[in-house]
Amino acid sequence: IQALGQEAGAHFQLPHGGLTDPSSLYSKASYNLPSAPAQAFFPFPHVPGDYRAADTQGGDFGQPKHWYPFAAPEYTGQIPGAAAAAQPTNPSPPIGETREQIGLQEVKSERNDDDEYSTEMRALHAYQSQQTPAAMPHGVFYPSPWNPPFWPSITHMPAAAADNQSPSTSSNGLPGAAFSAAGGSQAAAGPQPQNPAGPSRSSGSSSGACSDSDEEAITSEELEQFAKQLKHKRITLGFTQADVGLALGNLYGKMFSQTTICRFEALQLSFKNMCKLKPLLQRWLNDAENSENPQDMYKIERPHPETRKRKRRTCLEGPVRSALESYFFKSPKPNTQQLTHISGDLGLQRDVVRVWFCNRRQKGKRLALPVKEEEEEAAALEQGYPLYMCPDILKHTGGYL
DNA sequence: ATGCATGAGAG
DNA sequence: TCTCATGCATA
Repeated sequence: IQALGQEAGAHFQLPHGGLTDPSSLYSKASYNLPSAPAQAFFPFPHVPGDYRAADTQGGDFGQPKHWYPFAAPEYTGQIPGAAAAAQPTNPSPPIGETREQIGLQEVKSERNDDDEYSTEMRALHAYQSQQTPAAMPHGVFYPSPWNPPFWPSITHMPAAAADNQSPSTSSNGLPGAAFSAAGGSQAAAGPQPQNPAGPSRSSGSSSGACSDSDEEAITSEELEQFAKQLKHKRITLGFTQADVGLALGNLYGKMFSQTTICRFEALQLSFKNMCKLKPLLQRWLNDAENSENPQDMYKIERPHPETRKRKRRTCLEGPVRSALESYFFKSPKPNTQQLTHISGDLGLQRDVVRVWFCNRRQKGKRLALPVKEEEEEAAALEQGYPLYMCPDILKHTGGYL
């Protein structure tokens, strides 16, 4: 890591070469978009040429399935907790996510019924919506792929230091806090003044604090470092991603799914979101490490899965996805008319197409892009697409990775 | 790990 | 309607 020191403003953020853990290393591609505000992201009007052949298959489309509104009989909600509850001992270190998987499996008997089931625990979230503890750098780059160049730069050594840092108050009165002691970085649950002002700072200074305790702005390197650290320690302690999500709920009142924890570790959340979650996870990590009884960390108390219907997930087939990608590169933000056209062309429901585009756009804003994506971007670049559509790395390396 | 979906906010 | 945070369901 240190290797990357060169931050310098740079225009140089390389893919970190030296990370120890290959697994989590995707070459993180950050897009670069000069400070453009989010929306500006894909300004381009459709590029005429189509992006790599894809169009071809205009014809085939898989059949989208329509979902039936009928509610499905319930379905045993998966109870993540249960799985975890099983037995926590952390003795077994490297057990990846196994435990949870085991636990969850049978639960779903899904498919047969046609309809949906699904839980709805949104209520949970509701309340928390905005108490974000962390303040993130003011809007600024948050929009898209944050390109490092704009980030506050890294000057301070993140990672390592981070871990045990300030144990401030840990014990909040959180429910279930089995061990409140150790405290972690405080910020966690407490709402914090966060996000001060507006988009002011973009330039280098570090004003924006992402919060964790100190107000220094968090850099992408720090986040990456922390994410790796979290994953490593989490595994060492014997926790699954689901456990962590549950623990956050039990200990600090805000629960998260395995998905979110996974994305955090994989840097697949937006920069802003990463900043927001970091304090909480940091705190959990501290607590977990200092707890003599890590198992207590996750006593599952899961809100019951209230059944609720959810549209059945549409499964888009390869050719259809390709076609969508193709359309996406031509026009990332299709207007109503285009949307209708696309859906008609591919035989998909308009809403499915709309959601697909929303998700695709969102995907492009993640902190780290999966390799596959990069390749696509690279391809796009070769096709003459605007640079801002491509990961930074490409720019720095001229496209050669 | 990731694709498709939901819902709160903001325009 | 879009963005964004988030998660169910599944590969």
